[in-house]
Amino acid sequence: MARGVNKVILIGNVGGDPEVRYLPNGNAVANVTLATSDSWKDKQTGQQQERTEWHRVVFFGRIAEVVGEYVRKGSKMYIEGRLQTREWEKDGVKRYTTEIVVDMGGQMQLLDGRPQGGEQGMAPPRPQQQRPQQQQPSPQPAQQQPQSMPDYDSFDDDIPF
Amino acid sequence: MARGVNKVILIGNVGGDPEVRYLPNGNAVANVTLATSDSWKDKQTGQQQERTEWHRVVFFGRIAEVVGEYVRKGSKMYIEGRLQTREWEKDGVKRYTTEIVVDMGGQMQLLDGRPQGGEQGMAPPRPQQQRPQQQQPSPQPAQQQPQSMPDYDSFDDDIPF
Amino acid sequence: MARGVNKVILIGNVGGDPEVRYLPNGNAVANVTLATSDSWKDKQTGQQQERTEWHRVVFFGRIAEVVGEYVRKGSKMYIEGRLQTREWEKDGVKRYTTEIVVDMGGQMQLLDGRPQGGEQGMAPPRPQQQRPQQQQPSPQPAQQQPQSMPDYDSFDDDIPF
Amino acid sequence: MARGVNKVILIGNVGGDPEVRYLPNGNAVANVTLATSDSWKDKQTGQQQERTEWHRVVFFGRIAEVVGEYVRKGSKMYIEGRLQTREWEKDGVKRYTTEIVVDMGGQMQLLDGRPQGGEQGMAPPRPQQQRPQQQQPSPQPAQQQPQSMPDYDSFDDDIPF
DNA sequence: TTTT
DNA sequence: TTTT
Repeated sequence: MARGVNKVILIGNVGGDPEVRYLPNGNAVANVTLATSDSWKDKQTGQQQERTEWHRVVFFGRIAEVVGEYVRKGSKMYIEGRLQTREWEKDGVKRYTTEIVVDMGGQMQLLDGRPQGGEQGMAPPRPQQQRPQQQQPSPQPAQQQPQSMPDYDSFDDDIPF
Repeated sequence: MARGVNKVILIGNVGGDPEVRYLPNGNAVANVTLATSDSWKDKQTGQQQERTEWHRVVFFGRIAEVVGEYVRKGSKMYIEGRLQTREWEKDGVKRYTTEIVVDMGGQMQLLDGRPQGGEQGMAPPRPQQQRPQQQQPSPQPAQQQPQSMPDYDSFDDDIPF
Repeated sequence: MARGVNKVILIGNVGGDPEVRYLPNGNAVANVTLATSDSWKDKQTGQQQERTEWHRVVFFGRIAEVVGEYVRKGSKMYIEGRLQTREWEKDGVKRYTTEIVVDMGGQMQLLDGRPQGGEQGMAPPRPQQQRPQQQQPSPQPAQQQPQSMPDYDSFDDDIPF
Repeated sequence: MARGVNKVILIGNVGGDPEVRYLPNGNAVANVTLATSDSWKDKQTGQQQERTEWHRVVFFGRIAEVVGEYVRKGSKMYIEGRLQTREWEKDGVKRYTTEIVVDMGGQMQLLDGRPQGGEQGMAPPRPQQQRPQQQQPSPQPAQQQPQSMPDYDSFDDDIPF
């Protein structure tokens, strides 16, 4: 249940190959930056303007694995998620990073009809990344785990915002 | 025109009375923080969990004036806008703040059936804030101005994220 | 998984008390009509115009039960669902009705701060409607059932559209 | 202004080349059917299921002209619009058709990276359809006209729903 | 009637 | 850092 609505819908292009990691509980996490572009004609100068906005998107669970397999730098994608701001510290200074979280409650769609290197249709999946060993002996299946975690390091600290 | 989609939809409660300012071109800007809450049952402990997310919302133009007049601390509102991250500096360190921009292309709805102090229906408007004098002699009507500006100080620098 | 996106977001007022029924498998179904209103100034005549749009919304599963308990005529609600058109026949003539389906993949939020008859906050739940007997002996729990069914009679045949 | 929210977001494939017409006031209208598909695994039988939903989308104004020029049968597109049900009569019987209206307040994005017959990028525009003569002498530019009309014949009467 |  |  929710008291409130927190929904983000984006269509854009991926800035780099996704980084996929596995949490100690076996859940996959994938990070991606997504660019959305707006262009408009300035009313004063009449000049065409463009602004690109970069978004940090974090995928969890099964959807993160799909991202790791099929999404590449340049991919066009639709995502539906929710806004989440997390706090982190650097040199004793608090910083805040806002991300779009896409987990079981969200959605992801690849919109590339014909990917860069492919013939027709979707790109062949990339070789599955190795899951960490310590996850294997875990008695609980990964799917039963919580699909998202409020606090974790989704990006290196030296990445802006 | 846009190449891409950048859409945010929120329903939540306002954290404080809005701050309304006027840009040199006469355009109004209103800032508000909006709280959305999620609650869920933790699968491991079975405990009810709650997380509140705070969002920074910036309104421009006519919609900012409506916000200044009718929105108050505690108001429940629907907004539709777009994500925008701006860069600012403090003590020589770059910081980034992500906001939801609501301008002519977005939407705002007050969802309070009966506001705190009111009888029935919408609250009476607050006294109109004084527009700056320098805007009057401007030859171009404010409505003709661009409805949003990428870079400006929408919040004081010492406010987190 | 989905190839495509089919999403409807509405905020409006409920036209009548919801009708709740139970499918043979024990799943609840609730029907509601929801009114959304637009008003605009006609560019030719300068006159203020208003148009109310009525939507047929069908809820399934747990969310249908919540609707049956808390939603009443006049309630303001937010819903997120998907469009679905079903075919039915009358006097040998095929007709089509488009509805917004809200099930596990959708969302519903009551936006009434203070309902008509209540004191403060949400209305007290209405007495739970009796579930059909034949559902009891069913060996599969209702929650395991599919949350929505493509074809069923969600409204009487003589209701328009 | 609006009291309520009425929003539809679709991503799907176009069922046929768009039909573009011009209203007496010079405004363009384009009709398109859009297919969205869902697939899921049936919980009882374990079988993969698929359901395609067909949507009637009506574009008005400048966006209708873009549709007429660039959209073709099979095109993948994103649209944002609003639900509207109109009444029509056949053999003295009232019928209702629900459409998604996309006008100035909505959005359209072509998602075909590389269209069927093309080399790279967007398809070359189709030859502009002839505007009716009676629109030429009109002193008001088409863009000044109302962007949508509640009642009109957007499809032939013998098309279902 | 589309698409994978 | 993407894309057109």
